[in-house]
Amino acid sequence: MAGLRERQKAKRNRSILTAASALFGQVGYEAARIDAIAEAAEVSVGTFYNYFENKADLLLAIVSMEVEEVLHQGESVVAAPPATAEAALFALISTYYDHSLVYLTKEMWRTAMALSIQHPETPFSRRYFELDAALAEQVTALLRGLQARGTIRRDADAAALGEVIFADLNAMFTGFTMDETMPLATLTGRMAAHVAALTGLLAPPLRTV
Amino acid sequence: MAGLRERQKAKRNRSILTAASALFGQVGYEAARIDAIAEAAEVSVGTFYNYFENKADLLLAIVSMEVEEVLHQGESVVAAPPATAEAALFALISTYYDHSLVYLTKEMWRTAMALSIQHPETPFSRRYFELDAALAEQVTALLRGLQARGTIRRDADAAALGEVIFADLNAMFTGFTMDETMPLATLTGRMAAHVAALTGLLAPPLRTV
DNA sequence: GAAAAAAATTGAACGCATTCATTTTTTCAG
DNA sequence: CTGAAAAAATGAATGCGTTCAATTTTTTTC
Repeated sequence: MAGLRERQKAKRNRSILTAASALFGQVGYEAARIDAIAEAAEVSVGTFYNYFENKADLLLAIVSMEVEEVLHQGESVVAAPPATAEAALFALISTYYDHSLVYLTKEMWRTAMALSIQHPETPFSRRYFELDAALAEQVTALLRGLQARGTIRRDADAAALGEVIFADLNAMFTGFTMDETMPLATLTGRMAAHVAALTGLLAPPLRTV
Repeated sequence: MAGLRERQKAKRNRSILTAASALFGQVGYEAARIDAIAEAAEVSVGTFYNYFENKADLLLAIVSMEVEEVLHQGESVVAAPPATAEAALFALISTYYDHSLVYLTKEMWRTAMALSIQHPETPFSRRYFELDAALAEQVTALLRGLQARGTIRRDADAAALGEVIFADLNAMFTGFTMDETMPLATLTGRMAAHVAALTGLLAPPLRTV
């Protein structure tokens, strides 16, 4: 029968998350007041806090959804990467970037990044960096695949380079979220330049190692 | 005569900054209450806000001091870099890392990074990224110097790689500040691994280009 | 050196996230 | 179906950064 209680709880959870998501989109995360979210979701402020630990918890729910989808899409790229190292890295990173504004605004991303850094002992931060690590792992997996097929030099440290590349794409993405006027194309263009610089170094020696 | 007003203002400014710095060190940035800082500095809360725009402004003053000193030390490394690319990069980055906890705690760094990301239109953020850019520029300058002297391949894109390396050392530093138990040696060790991976790619071709 | 003007100080008041004691609703035992 | 127990909902209270109107101190003017 799934109990009245269970059903109501699920409905309210959804209701709050929907209301919050809408408000974040309309007025921004910081400007969205808890009592406004509660009101839109037709619950009291106290009840809101029965469903979510705090305001950040709402954001985490949305970020998780976003990154999980992007990880899923990234898998396809890793499974069948384009011919050149440059194209392969570009494809994977573009996948990340292109998906980034589906559920979140730049301000929401900034807030998520800030919170994850500021309070490392928090479930928010743990989950955020878990997702980050999964993305970095995906970059490393791509590099390994390229090595296996001889597209890049086999003597390169794929794990270290995967981390380096992820740190870089992450930093560029941070820069993107910090400039409300920057279009996605600019981000992609900058990323392409860095990818070119790196893949230029990753070409295998002429006589295969 | 330097006017009574001027002198008092300077004294109070120092007094507040000293009190804040001490409290941040003792109880942490977040736990330090504005009224406690004001009390320790023997001013009212209202007066505090005549001297500093907000709590973050205090942090910015301390961060600026820190980074300016580190930039100064970095100059020496860039002016006379060690013999190998690996040693040179390691020396520069170690300089940054080794100085990092002189004025700031890990928590203060985290807060500074978080604030700089979260509120990009803020003087805090602008100044913080100005300092960041100066550090990245120093890495690029080092790479250029190494290229000029033939230590690393001349066909590498020094500007792009400087940014990549800075993004990476920054990400590793962020990780360091997020783990209260991580000693500096661990950070340095990880950085060494990444530097080795990168300089492995940067060796000039055997017949000079 | 007194009065007017300018600058700085002050603490009470405000906004907003979060907590908590109380009340209401739902479930369960008999 | 009833009453006790468990769970959830509620909104008033709290804590803390920041603002602001009123007061005090310093400087300037004559």
